[in-house]
Amino acid sequence: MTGTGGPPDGARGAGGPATLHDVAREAGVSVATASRALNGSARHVRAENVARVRAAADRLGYRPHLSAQAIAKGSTGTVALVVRDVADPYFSAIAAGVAAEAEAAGLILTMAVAGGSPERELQIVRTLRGRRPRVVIVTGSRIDGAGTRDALVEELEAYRTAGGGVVMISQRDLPYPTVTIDNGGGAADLARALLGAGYRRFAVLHAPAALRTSRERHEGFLAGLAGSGVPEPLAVETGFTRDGGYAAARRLAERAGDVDAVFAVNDVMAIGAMTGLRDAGLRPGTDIGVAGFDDIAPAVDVVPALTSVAVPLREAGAAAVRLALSNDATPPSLTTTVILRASTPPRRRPAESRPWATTS
Amino acid sequence: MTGTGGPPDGARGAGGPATLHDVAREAGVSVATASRALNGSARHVRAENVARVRAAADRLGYRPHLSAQAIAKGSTGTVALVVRDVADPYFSAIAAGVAAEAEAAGLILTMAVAGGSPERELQIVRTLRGRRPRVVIVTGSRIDGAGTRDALVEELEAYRTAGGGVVMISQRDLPYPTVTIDNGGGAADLARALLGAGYRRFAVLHAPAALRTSRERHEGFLAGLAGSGVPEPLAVETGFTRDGGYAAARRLAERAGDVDAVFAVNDVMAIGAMTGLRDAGLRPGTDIGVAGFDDIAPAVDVVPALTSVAVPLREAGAAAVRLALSNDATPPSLTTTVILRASTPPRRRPAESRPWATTS
DNA sequence: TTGTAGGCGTTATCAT
DNA sequence: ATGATAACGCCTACAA
Repeated sequence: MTGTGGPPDGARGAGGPATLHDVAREAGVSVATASRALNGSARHVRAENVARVRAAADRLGYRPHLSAQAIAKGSTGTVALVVRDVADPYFSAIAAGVAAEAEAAGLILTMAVAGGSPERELQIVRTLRGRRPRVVIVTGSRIDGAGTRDALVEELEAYRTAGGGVVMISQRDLPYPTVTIDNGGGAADLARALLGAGYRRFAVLHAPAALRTSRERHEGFLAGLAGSGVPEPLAVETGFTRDGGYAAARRLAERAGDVDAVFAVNDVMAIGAMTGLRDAGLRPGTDIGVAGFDDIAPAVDVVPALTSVAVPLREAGAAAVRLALSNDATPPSLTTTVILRASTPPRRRPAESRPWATTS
Repeated sequence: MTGTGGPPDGARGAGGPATLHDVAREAGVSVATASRALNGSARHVRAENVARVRAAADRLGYRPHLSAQAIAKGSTGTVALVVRDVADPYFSAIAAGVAAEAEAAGLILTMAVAGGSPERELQIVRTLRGRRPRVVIVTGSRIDGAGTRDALVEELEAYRTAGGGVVMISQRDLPYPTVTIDNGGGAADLARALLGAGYRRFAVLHAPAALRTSRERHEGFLAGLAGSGVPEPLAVETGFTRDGGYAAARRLAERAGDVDAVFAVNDVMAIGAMTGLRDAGLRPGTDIGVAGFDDIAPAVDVVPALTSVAVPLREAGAAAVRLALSNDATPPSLTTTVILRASTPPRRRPAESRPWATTS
């Protein structure tokens, strides 16, 4: 109906949304001027025309077509975030940080949920690439041994060569800038804090070792115990979820006599575990200490309040966006903080009843 | 460097990502054929060529440029979700449902956080429109009296005339299909259940009445009490957050003698309130009943377990996507379920000590 | 300062 | 079944 460069539609009333051409015509200027007036270096357009164009745009309810802009400029102002589960407080806290920082940088957030499946994660990253995002943030526990690793790296590499930023959160093993959380150090600190509080016989509720986050925390906890002469903690493998914690606690309760504190590798598990222990007739904090990791919001409202290792998750999300945007920055490692609460009260026990002490 | 329609870049090694033209050239077919082989009605392209094109695409790591597709097809396969706060379990549960259903429909999720500000919400919807999403879902409490209402409607109307679906979650007052949650009915059911359990003197912890969700639940609760002859509940206005609940509970504790159960209009508040009561020396569930609304995950792990009104939030998110996609469907109203737990144990009190009964 | 025209990657139309 | 080529909406040299 019209030549190249001409207005795509004559009458806007019946057609789609107003285009830049409509605005230009309405304002009596060329498309180029309209474009410059609304977006580009506006310094080079006469003030009167700027006003005219702005008014026209306003009158027509014009919104720039971001896809068109993207295709013309070669880059879309979006940050793509891949998480395991939005409903999990761990990830939603990260997502909140990403959203805030993206917003501050004028970027739009697009989010995809991988649901813990490496295959799904790979597929997501694949299709997400079609969006040509400015930055891609992948979070969630990397799963060792998943056959998708190389394919994922290959895919992410394509982003990078396309000029996009790739950042990982808490996944040290992929060759990209990573916002790192000191899982091992935090867990070690916790272990020492618990030793200091008088606990000696531990159980660790952990997820399968293939889950890197779980493994790091587990190993960090053992490292923190090293040299204390305390007996080897009882390791209970279970799901990385509330129900996993609950089930493991019930199992654990049968040998409750052997342990005086249980460390669950995340708070969701720990909170489930507290309920599990209670359902098994044990009083968390009184009969047995309980500690978690992450310091999610409900930790303070659970009874007894949960001892945990605080992780600045929101900050992690924000840092990831900043890291992706300024590629010179050095990847931050976020420090964790042990927070002792009522679930692990100081434990005094008579010296003579310390069979473990004889080993050292 | 090339004419219109020609390959945009000669050597792909140094240039950007492979384009359809590259694939076509590599496969020795035309762009049109390549396009058809990869996306369009593939029925009309020879099997041999399909294979050839697929192979070429694979070899070159080709991904269709979604923005380009969007601009050519006129529609982007994205669903835009506007929430108040991702980190809030209420919204993250909804987001999870939206994400799952969007995924199932082959759509990409883009999310924006309004942070409880109507102005911000309006601005978000404005810029989001530039993406030309296939469906827009706005959730979060509508705030009565905000001057942005008309502007918001105008903006959303533009989506609709542009062929996009607009769906609200839990905001009955905007002229769009709405996935509705029976706040009033649920609260009334809860009130009756508490009456049945023997509670008589209530306090309601609510947010400012301008927050529609809060008001509906508050009013529903009163409606459920109507005719029971029970004294007018004590209304305590506070923030719609955990800390709001905590603070209100502490304030409330001073007149604890007057109430035997407190209803907080959401679980986050209720959980904060439980801690607040406890810090004030009252034992939730023993000295005073506590009930919330939403039945978020931590409700079962708090002690005593929190009585609440379950809302199918995930389902609400999923339903919103479905509703937007099939414009013939009638907007569902999701039913709520009262779940009595240990925070409101049955309360027996001697008949002679019922001063309130004298009023009926 | 403003306008012209070509290009961005894809799809759709129309011949062939 | 396949191939040219004109949109799609916007940006940006280049010219004027």
